[in-house]
Amino acid sequence: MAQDKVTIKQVAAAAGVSITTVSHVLNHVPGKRIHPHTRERVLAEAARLGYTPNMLAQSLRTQRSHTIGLVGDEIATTPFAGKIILGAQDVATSHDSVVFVVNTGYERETEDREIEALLRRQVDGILYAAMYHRPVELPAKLANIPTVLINASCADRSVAWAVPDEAAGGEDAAEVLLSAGHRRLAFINDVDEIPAAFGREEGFRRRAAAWGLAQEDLRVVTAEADPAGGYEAARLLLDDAADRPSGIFCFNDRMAMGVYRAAAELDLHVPRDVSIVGFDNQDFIADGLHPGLTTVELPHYEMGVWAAKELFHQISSEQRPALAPTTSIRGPVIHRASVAPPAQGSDLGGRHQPVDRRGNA
Amino acid sequence: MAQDKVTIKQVAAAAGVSITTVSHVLNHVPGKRIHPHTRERVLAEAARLGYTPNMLAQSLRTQRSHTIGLVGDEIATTPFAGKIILGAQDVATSHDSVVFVVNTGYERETEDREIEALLRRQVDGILYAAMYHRPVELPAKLANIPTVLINASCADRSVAWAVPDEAAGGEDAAEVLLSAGHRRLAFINDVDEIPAAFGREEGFRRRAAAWGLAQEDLRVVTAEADPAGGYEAARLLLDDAADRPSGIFCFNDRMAMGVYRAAAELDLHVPRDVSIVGFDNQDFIADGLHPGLTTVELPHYEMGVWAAKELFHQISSEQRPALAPTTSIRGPVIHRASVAPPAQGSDLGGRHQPVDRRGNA
DNA sequence: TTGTAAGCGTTATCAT
DNA sequence: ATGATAACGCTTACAA
Repeated sequence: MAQDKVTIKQVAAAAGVSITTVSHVLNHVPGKRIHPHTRERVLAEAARLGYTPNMLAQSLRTQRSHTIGLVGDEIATTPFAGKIILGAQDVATSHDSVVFVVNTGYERETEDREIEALLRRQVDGILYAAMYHRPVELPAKLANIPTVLINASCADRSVAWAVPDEAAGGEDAAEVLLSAGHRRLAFINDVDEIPAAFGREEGFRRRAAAWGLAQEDLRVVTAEADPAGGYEAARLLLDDAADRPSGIFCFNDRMAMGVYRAAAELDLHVPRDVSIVGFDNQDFIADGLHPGLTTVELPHYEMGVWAAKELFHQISSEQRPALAPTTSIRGPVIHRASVAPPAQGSDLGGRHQPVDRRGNA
Repeated sequence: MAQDKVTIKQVAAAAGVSITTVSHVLNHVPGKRIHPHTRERVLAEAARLGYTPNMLAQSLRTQRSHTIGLVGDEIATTPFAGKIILGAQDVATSHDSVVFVVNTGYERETEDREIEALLRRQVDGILYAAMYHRPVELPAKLANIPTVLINASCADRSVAWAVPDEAAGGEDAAEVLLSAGHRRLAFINDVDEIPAAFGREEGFRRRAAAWGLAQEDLRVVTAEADPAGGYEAARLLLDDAADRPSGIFCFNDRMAMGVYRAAAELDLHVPRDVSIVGFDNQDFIADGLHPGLTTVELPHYEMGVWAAKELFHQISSEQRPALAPTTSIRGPVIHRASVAPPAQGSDLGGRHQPVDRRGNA
């Protein structure tokens, strides 16, 4: 604990007034009229002594700790945690609050222990973040404190949450490829049965259908969501020149990394011979690949912001609604250099005439 | 603030004893002998009511908040922040503490504001972390509270710090290459004049000299520390087949990414034609590249742990030494598949006979 | 073995 | 316009 030591009492003594008065001037108490002269003196003494209010005492008295907790399952190993934290922190700061962050490592026991630790410290509310989009159960201890979920949904309609708009991402990816002129598409999806996999595929298919693409011209393969998985899937897709998609959408940037490698091995140039769209806009990958990867960004920062705002709203309104708000946020597509119109003639195998629907989406 | 509401007073009432007694049994107060029977009753009532101690009150009374702050300059955009946070949190947990994390974005003003916020909340101590190894000045507000630096050094000898052992990393990288048989080496260094650049080069050169490598067989080039920089430097190094290094050490994994690309363009196979060693062991890059990158890991987690331990030590010893401990931590080398013995005959240009000094380091 | 009461640093009610 | 004083929920001498 800081050796602050200088308390309101000392300021009062130094200024020759009561602590009540000091409190009044320091807090700009509304109804109170205090003499400009004493006000000056108090302010001066407080500054001179380097007075810093003890928020523990304030919190104990006011029943507001100006503190929130952020519990995440995997803050260490995911590049996205930082953005969520930052989003939450930015709004916390604007509410004079600061955030405790705890990691649970997917251990229910650790989670309970850490949440307990936060509750003991009287946090005003809790942000519960998943590092990959998934449905979760609200931990029991969170039933009686304002809570909002980040990157997670919940069957309990009384809890608010923010998730990425996976379907919109899938649509946007399709649009990028389709509007560039591609008519033979492939989607390399994650084998795991998670919302991101369902949503992205659904959106991708929907937009493709809207462009009139036939079923046979949209191949979907699944693989492990890493570079090796992307590589294998891409070999499957690209090996046969006759039946080759000209545009590939990857479940994530890491898989795209593997697709780049497969393309290179087959002497296929990106984007001249294959266009590629990724997902995540993962730092150091999307922008580190060559050529730069066009990808759909995940709105981690924005989810953090939305969730924290909603949390502070709940905190100040002192009551949790029976039906809490929910949002799915669309991430922007980050255009780089992995998409180009299909090579001359490479679309001949397509069953449909290219139709320019640019701007028509 | 949680609607705890159940206080020690209620437990006392329910158990038909005084709050003192409740406090005694709940805290296992040493000298106190309390009747097993009342102890049972208190424990039972506390459990039944779901009593949770209010740590704000405890802290106010005991002058220990069981809370520390972690201030970092860039937690959002670096993949390393998470590991530092995790290391710090792991030891914090073992000391019944939890950590506030704040981001400063390299803004001195934000930094001051956030540190102030932490001090107001009576944190027991502060961890000050830089996201890339560098010397820093201790913020003035930190002068009177236990503080330890992570990934940063400081001219003030009264503050403790932990940094990576850059020179050891450079040595280890050299050792990997040399012991694999390489005798024509290159180091692609960061142009920026930072401790990491100096230290890694120094260590690399030192170990090379120890192996008897001549000056001319160790080329050092500098570039921007990103994939593009690595690519350019590698082209410089690899274009001329006659004067080609067989082993390249890169300042970081991102540069190595560019080196892979350059090699591929020149039809050089890794590791058959060039061996590559990176630095950082950056998630998704070192292990995502193909073949997997052999690299020197940065000890972020360990620095977080060391620093937090030292911090808690200072906190409990209630005094800051005039000369604080300092450590530089050696990161392990992570062996993957980017290093192999040089190709038959590729060492002919070398001025020295290969000497097997394996295990001799 | 158990209870009384003071005090941690504030805010807020009520007097003056 | 300013000041006593009682909480806030807890720990800890000190008493009983």
